[in-house]
Amino acid sequence: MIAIDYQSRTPIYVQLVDEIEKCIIKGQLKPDDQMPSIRELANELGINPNTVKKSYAELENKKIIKSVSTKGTFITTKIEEIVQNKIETSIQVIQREVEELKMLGLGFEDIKERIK
Amino acid sequence: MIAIDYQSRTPIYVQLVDEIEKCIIKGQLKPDDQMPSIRELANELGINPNTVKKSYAELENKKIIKSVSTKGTFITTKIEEIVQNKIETSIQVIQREVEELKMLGLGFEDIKERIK
Amino acid sequence: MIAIDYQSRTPIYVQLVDEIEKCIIKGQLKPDDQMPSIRELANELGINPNTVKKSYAELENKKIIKSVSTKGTFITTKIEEIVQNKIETSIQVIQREVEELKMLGLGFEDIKERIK
Amino acid sequence: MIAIDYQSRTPIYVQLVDEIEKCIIKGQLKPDDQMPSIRELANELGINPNTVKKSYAELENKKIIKSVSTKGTFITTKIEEIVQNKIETSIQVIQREVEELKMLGLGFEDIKERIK
DNA sequence: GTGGTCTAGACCACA
DNA sequence: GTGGTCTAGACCACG
Repeated sequence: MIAIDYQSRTPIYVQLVDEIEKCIIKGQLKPDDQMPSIRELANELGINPNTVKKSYAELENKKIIKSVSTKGTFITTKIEEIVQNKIETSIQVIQREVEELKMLGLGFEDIKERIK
Repeated sequence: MIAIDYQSRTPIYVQLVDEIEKCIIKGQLKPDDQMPSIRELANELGINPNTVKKSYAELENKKIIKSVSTKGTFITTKIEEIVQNKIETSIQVIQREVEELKMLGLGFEDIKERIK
Repeated sequence: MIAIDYQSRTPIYVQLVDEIEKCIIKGQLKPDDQMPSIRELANELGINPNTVKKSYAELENKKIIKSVSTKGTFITTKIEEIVQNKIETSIQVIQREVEELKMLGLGFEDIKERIK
Repeated sequence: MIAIDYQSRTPIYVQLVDEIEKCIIKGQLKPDDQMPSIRELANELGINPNTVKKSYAELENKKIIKSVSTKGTFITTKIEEIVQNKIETSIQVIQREVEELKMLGLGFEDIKERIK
């Protein structure tokens, strides 16, 4: 369910944040679900608990999860925002690439075809 | 002609490589043209010659330029090859993003509209 | 295990690359083995970490090792490939020299004898 | 008759020395022949006169040529020594490579075959 | 002047 | 602790 690329230049903790967000988007993690504990997830992925902790902190910052002491960590109900953010950043990325491709002489139709 | 973002997380030498490739794509640098000397470019950009050297080494690895000791550094690659590479990587990026957007329920038409 | 000639005209970092390749050929370093850390090796050899880094970068370019940030550097290549390369370049060198010797009037038997 | 590789790591003036020695060995330049003037040779090869001068100095050091002021530069009668040197260095190179190949498990016969 | 190498030392993010 | 980046400055051979 969660794939980490240890060779990648993007930090593991960022990848983990992204992957967890994806799980929520996909519906594999639903609002009020309990997240796996830091140690548990760290063991499962074979990474350092500190790294998982950092990811959880990041997610809590973004109000995506909420840690309740002695109880655990839970998903909050923010799916729509995540989706919105995701869409916007994706659109931006595509926009930028499309513009660069246009500078290289490719028309919108060319791009469209090569993608399909 | 060459813009470096000194605050960016992507290393200066990588940005420089990208910028030089762009110059070649734009036709501002043509095959057999002499590149600015390491020191010259370093001065111009306000960065260390070693950093420029690293970029040049990277470009030489990619067979885009050729450094000749005591002579200078010269463009070797034909524009077409770089453009091809650039297009392919861009298409890949777009492809990936489009797929993710589709997973979020957006159709191709929605994406198309938001880009235009 | 690793011998550097600090007086030699061939750069230290090139010598280091060669020596490491030799270690792999000899089987002293096997696939998936962890290389000594940059600082460690630099200390051991009494050279600057940057120089070791340059050698590691070169080896990574040749797909012989793989650096993983915060983890370390690891051997990736199979011995056989390196050996093949080594043999081919050696044969080429010998070939060239033999031909030059033949131009000087030496027969293959003469050469053979002087080598033994 | 004289081939210079501008991409090579070995300095041009060394290459030039080697090439001239080869010419003598081949008999294209004979004892007491007059060498081309520095300027002439520099023009012909498209290299800097200083470089040719350095090569000539090197050759004069090795007693292979002799410059006579206002007269020109002449080949001296040392062919045998040049040949001897050449043979010895070539043999040494081959010797070293053969030993390395043996370390890789190749027998003398294997090497012999691959060369023929 | 050019590119090439090397050192010393600093700072960073990551784990 | 690891690798990664960058600077400042030095020296070299070459042309």
